[in-house]
Amino acid sequence: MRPTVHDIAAAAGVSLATVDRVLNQRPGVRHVTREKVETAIRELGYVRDVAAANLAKGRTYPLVFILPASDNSFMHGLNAEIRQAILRSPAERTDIRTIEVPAFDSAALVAVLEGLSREKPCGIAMVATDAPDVRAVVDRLVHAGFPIVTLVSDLTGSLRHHYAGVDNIAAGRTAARLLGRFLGPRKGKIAVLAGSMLVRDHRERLEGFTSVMTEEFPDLAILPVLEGRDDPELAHMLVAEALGNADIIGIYSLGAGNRGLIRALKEKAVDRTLTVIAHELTAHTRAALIDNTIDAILNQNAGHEVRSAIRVLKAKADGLAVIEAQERIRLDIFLKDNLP
Amino acid sequence: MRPTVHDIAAAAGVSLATVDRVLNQRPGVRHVTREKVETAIRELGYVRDVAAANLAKGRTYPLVFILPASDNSFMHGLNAEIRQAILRSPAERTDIRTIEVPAFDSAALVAVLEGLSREKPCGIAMVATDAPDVRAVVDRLVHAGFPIVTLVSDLTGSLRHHYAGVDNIAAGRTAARLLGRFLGPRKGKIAVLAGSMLVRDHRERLEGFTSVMTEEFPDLAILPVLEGRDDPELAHMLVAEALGNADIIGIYSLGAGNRGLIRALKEKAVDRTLTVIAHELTAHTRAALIDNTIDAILNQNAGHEVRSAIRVLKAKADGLAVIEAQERIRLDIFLKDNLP
DNA sequence: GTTTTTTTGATTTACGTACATCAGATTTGG
DNA sequence: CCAAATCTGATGTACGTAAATCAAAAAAAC
Repeated sequence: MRPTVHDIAAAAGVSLATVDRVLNQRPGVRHVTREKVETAIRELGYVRDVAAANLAKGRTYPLVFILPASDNSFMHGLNAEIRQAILRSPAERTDIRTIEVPAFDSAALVAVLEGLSREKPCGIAMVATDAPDVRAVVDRLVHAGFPIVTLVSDLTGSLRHHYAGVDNIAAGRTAARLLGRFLGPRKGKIAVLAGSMLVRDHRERLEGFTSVMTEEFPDLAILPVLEGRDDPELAHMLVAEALGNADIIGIYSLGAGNRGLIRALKEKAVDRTLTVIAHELTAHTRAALIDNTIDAILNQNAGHEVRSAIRVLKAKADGLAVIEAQERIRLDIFLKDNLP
Repeated sequence: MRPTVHDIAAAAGVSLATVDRVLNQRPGVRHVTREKVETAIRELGYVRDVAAANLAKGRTYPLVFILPASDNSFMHGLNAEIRQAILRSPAERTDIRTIEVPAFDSAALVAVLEGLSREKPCGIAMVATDAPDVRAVVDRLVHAGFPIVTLVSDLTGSLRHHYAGVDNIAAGRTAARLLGRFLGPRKGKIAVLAGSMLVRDHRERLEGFTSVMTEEFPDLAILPVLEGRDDPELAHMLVAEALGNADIIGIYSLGAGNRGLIRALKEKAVDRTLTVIAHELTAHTRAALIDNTIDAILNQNAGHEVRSAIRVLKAKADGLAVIEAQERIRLDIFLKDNLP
C-alpha cells in the first residue's frame, strides 16, 4: 500500500495539519519542522494521490487553446479534435475554451495572451506565430507560472514548456528523400507548392527539403517556390501554369490547399508520370493517394496533438512528470497501403 | 457542475441507498423503482466519477501480460516498456504482472490462460499464438467477463476486445511498395528474410508483401523465403549465402535477427546497390539506416502498444468507452531523416 | 517574566462514491 | 388478515486529500 499523509505525519512525528501545510506550501511551519516532514516524504516515497486531491479540491483544469482563424482542412480538423476533447471534459476535469486570432498576426496574438494573464487559466496551448514580441509575452507568462505548450507550430527560443507538433525540418527532409528515391535515376525539375513563406512550419519544411535535395539528389533541380496561400483556387492556377514546364517530374506540396493541386494534376498531367508528395491527410488527399495522383502523404495527427497538449498542460499544472516518448508527435508517412 | 448521486436520488424521488443499489446492480430494487432511477440517470446525464469511485473502492487494476519467452530485441523492448509501466503503477492504480510462456506453444498458453481464470485479474494482455485451442479459451474467458486484448500479434476470429498492434498485412504491402518504388524500373530478384512462417505476424507481412509485389511490380521476382528463426547467426548465414545470387537487388527483412542481416550486407554487398527494408527499429537497424546499409525501417512502437493495452483494459474493466483513434497502433516508417 | 508572535496540534467538514447495517414500509403468500 | 418475504430509507463509515478553525504550545520580543 502506498503511504498516505497520515503515514507521513506519524513518521515525521508531527500532526496531519503540519504535513498539509508543507505539502501545499502554506505558511506557518518552522524550517526544521518542514525539513523533518520533507525527509519523511522522501523516505517513505510518498506521492500525493492526484485523484483524491482533485476530488477534495473540486479541481478543474481551465485550458485555453489559441488558434489562427485559417480556413483550411487541417485547421478544421484541429478544431474538430478540440471539440471532441471538450466532449470528454467532464471525465477529464478539463474546461476548454478556444480563442481564434487572425493568422500571422503577432500583435493580435500578443494581445490575446496578455488578456489571458488576467483570467488565470491553468494552461495555454497555442499555434504560435513566430515573432519576437510573441516570444517575449510567452516568456513572461511562463515566468508568471502559466504552463504553455505550442501546438502544430513551435516558438523556438522561447521558454514554452513543450511543443506538440512534428519536426518540420525532418518532414521536409523525409519528403525529399522519398521523392528522390521514388524518382530514382531520372533527371528533371521539382516544383514546390507552399502556403506562405511567412509561416515557420512551411519555411522549415522547405529548408529540410532543399538541403537533402541539393546534397543527395543533385540531378533534381528545385524550381522557385509557388506560394498558394493555402487557397485551392490559387494553388490550382499556379500548378496548372507550372505544369507547362515539361521538365517537371516531381512535386512537393508542403502546405494546405491540396484540392487545387489535385485538380490541376488530374487536368494537366494525365499522360505524365509525375511523382507527387503532399502534406496532411484529408478526404481529398486520401482519395488522390488511392487513385495514384499522389504517391505519398506526410501527416501530423491533429487528434494526437490536441490530446498530447492537454495531457502535458495538466501534468505541468500538477507539477507531474510527462512520459516524453508518449508525447512525441510522430510524422506519419502514408502510402496507399497503410492508410488508416 | 456535473450531477452526483444525490441529484439522481432527488430527481428520482428515492433515497441515496436505492440509487447506489441501481448503479452497482445490487439486488433489492423493484423493477419500477429501478426504471425511475435509470430514467433520472439518463435525463440528468449522470456519469459516475470514476476517480471518486476508485478512491472509495480502493480499487486497483490487477493486469496480466502474457509474453512469449523469445530472446530478440523487440521482445526485450516490449519487456522494458512493461517495466516502465510497472514503475507508473502507483499513479495509475495498476498492478501488473508478466508471465512468460514458451514461444509458439499454444498448449502452454492455454494452460496459463486457464490458470488465470482462477486468480481473477481485471484484464489480460497477451501476445497471441494463433491456434484454435487458444481462440477457444480466449472466447471462454471473454464470456466469463475478463477484458482481453491481444498485443503485437492478433487472434482474429476470437472475441478479444481489442488488438494493440499494427496491421501486418498493411505493413507487408507498404514494404513492397516502398521497395518497388525505390527500385524504380530495375528488374531483378528480391530476397525475403523472415523469422518463422509459423508466426502469424510474419505470415501476414509476407502475404501483404507478396500481393503488392506480384500485382504492381512484376519485374521484381520474390525468391523463396529465408527462415532465420530471428537468430542473428542463422540470418547471417542465410543472407550471406543468398547474396551469391547476383540478381538480388532488394531485400525485405520482416522479422527480427537483423544483426545478422546487417553483418552479411556489410561483408558481402559493399560494392552492390541493394535496396533493403527491415522491420523494427533497434540500435542496430538504426545505425544501419544512418550508414545507408538499410533504406527504410518499418516499426511498431512497443511503448505505445503497452500503454494502449493498459488504457483499453482499464476502460473495459470500468465499462468505459475508449478513444478508438487514440488506440490505433500506427505503422512507423523511418527513413534516416525522421528518426526519433 | 510577561506579552506578543509564531508555530503546531487536534478536530471537523468536504469532495463523490461504495458499502454495510438496521429499521420501517410495502408487497406477497397462505 | 396475518406472517413472511421483499423492498426501501436513513444513517454511518470509509477512501486520501484539502482547507478551515480554534486551542495550545513554543519561541521571540519587550
